[in-house]
Amino acid sequence: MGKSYLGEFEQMLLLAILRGGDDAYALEIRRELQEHAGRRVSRGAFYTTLDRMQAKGYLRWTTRPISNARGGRPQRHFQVTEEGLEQLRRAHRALTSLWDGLDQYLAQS
Amino acid sequence: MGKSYLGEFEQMLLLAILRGGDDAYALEIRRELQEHAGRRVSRGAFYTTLDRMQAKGYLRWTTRPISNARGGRPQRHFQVTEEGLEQLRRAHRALTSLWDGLDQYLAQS
DNA sequence: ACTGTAAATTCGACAATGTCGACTCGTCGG
DNA sequence: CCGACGAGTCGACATTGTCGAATTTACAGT
Repeated sequence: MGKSYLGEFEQMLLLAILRGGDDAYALEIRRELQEHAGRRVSRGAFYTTLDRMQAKGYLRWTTRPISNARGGRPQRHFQVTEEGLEQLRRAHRALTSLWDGLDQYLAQS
Repeated sequence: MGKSYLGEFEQMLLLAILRGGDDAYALEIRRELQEHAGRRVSRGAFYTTLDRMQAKGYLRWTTRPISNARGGRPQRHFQVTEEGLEQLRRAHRALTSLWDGLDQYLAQS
């Protein structure tokens, strides 16, 4: 193991956390993700990946007592670690480098 | 099945084929890939993925008798299909959309 | 306390992707 | 026919991605 790559979903998940900023808690992130990726994200896929990346040290979280919301458990607030950020940059660099010069294929609708 | 998205490696592989243009044959693509992605690509990983994507209709190939090269089998020349291109665009769109506004994290070198 | 209700998360089973490397094949020049 | 060499196969396995019903935690009322 060690330097394996960031999977597609992992990448997006990390990015969604960054976008969430301080409000990056589960449901918010999930919503962000579905919106941008344009696809459904099941609970299982979501939490499983979160745990795996925590284990790899790409993200961490802190629980906060729920403010004044209705019911429910305390929220976990996620943060991308420096290492996670590093991986994200790496993936971005690779993809950017590969796309470079292929704009012609990017065509649109 | 159907609408699963492109994995990280699949994405890069398709991109590498596009970069190869008319010369997109195995070793050339593999080289392109290693260079841009900055990682090793074993034969197995390479061909397995190629086959899987052909099965999904994202790419196709034609064999050409070797020109005047030294030895070896005829070369397979790969092409990304319109459908493969579509997937590529889709992945690109999602990632771009997620990165949008996060340039601050892209830091330097 | 007990209950209803709402949010957050777990769990086990599985499918899809990614990874290896030694071995086999096909073709050519000698 | 033989050796060299690029191309490609194969089986075994690790990692990632997917599901959704069931469970847990916590609050507001009663």
